[in-house]
Amino acid sequence: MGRPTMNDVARSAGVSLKTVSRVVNGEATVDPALVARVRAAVASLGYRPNLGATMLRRNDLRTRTIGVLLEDVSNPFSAAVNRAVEDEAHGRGVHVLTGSLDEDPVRERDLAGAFARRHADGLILAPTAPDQGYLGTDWQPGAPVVFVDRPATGYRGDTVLATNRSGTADAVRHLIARGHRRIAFLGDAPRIATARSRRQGYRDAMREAGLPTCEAAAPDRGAEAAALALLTLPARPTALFTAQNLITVGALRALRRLGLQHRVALVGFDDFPLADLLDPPITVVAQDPAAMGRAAAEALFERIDGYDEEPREISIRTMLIPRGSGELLPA
Amino acid sequence: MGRPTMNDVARSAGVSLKTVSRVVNGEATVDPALVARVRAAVASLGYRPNLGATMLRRNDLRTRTIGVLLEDVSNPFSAAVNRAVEDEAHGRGVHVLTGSLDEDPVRERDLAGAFARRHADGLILAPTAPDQGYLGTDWQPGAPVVFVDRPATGYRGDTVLATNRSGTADAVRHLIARGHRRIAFLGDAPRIATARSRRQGYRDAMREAGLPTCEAAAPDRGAEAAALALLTLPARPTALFTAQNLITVGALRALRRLGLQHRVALVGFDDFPLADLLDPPITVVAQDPAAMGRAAAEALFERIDGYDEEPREISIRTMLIPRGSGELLPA
DNA sequence: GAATCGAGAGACAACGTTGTCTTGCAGTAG
DNA sequence: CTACTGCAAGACAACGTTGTCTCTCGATTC
Repeated sequence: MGRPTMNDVARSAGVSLKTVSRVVNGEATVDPALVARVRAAVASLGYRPNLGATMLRRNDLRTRTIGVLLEDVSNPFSAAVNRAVEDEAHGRGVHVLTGSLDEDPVRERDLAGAFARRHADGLILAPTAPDQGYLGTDWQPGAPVVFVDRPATGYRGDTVLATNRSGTADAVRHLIARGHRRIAFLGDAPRIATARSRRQGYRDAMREAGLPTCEAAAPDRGAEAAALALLTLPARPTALFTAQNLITVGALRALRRLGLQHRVALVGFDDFPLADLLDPPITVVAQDPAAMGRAAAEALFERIDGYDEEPREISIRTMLIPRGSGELLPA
Repeated sequence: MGRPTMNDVARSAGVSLKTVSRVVNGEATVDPALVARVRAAVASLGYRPNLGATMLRRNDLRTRTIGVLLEDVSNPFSAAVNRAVEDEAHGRGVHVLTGSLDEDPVRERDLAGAFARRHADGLILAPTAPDQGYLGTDWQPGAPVVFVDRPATGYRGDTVLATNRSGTADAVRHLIARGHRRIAFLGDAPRIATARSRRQGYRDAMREAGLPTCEAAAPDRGAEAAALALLTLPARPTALFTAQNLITVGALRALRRLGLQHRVALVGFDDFPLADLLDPPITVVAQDPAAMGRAAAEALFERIDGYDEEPREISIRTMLIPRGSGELLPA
């Protein structure tokens, strides 16, 4: 036998099915004596309503579940976004299905489809695929999608982005103001939208100052090697801008390896724990992942609650935190 | 109008409801021409099966969803466990509902109940409440629960634990072998089971060597202050064992503040990124959160697949990683 | 050429719940 | 004493799907 049903409860309490339904739903028009009998039967049988059947009957009902698809929930940035979303959801009695995409477009599409089949009321997505057009068929029309960290193409929804371009440009200007002329940029593959924006910011600042650019892309887990290559160029850069936290750490290791950590300036995009305890302490362009998660969740819940205007673009300010490594002067 | 149903598809394709069902479920006994017509209608209407109705009819069906309740999904330890579980689940086509508990027993119970109502096929829980007896009523009998990181009381289930006690004892012996006599222990509140085990390990090693103990509990976010207090005692300890990663970082800051980072030895429980790039590099007892998550997920899926023996206790080995801070000699 | 067979397709009931309609019954007014 | 009101509680249908049974029709067998 499976779980007890309303019918079992009704039989056990000696009332009709419908009366049990009324009691369970807290309707006022039931004799208190019957309410007590039903309550007792519910407790003794361990009855719990079958959510599927309820949903089926009241087909307007929300599942009070949202999906969250991020790059990698074990990465501090994604983890902080995830946590902020969860807190917003929890406050509204909504639960969260999570998934990590690992830059895999297939996984993105699969998971979005799976969440749709589960009738998630909404989706927060950090796009990885080059195009989100698949949402038109795989996602449920009517349920909102909010994009976070990266813009989407091919599907319309609110978007929450950090000020990648201007934040990077400011940081590079900061280096230029300290006299650096050879400033190298080490970023993620240009396939990734944030990597492109940050590179644009770097170019903006360099062009503005009439300086030549020097860019490299760090392959997955190959940041240290890529940084080593840059730092052993004949005309070694005097400053390095690293466009993502794992890359910053890779560059850090490369600088240590070459004993250059006090001679080559370094600014990284995205803060990380203990950056202030390193030697030298690391200057970063800090994002506010918690604010991004919060903003995304708020936008999503507004949409779920019926807000229906044009898609919005929400900018979350980055902040330059000078700690030392970005204030080193050129030799 | 809501979403299209099988009936809509049937009408649109000019076949019976049941034929659509057969096509959707991939049954072989349908005329290829009809299959094509139905497929086309499904595509053009954007039909997706209603999972609730399916579940209702085939009441043996699993939801292919599990719940994961951890301390805080933005903490690196929990995040790594979460990720490992997600990977195991993804490999089996199972989705994951997550929740952070923040040491809040009420939240633990609420979320477990909510996941039960959603018919999660199983639950992975890092217990926070002093007692898990509530699972007897709030969780669904038949669906397995696996405990991770901390043992449960009042409910039976497989448990995945790190070697907290012996790992700590080994680390303290490591300090004793280097001549330390005054070794202080700074841990979480003893309410937390892992804090107790680690403290036990510390006591084991100290008693064994005939040394007096010196213990303190660090309040939430107050690790730095607690460490400062320990380090300004009249008879200052020559070595510090910190029983959790946030506490280790607090102690680190306190040592820096006092300029003692090269004079007082430090070993922390739980590794953290960049520990090797600090000055001195930090010696830690590393846990393997990914292995813990994997083991918990494997145990859970075995149970879901019908394994039904006595609850198991799975130990995941910790490993002492000497990096420098734990090898400093007493003055 | 009639009887048999089998495969494809539809009719119908059922899953557990809730909305709507109906019934039963006590209380009240005429 | 009858007719009406009002309210609690039950009967019944329906939500969208799938399991089971039945029907049709062409092919095979004797």
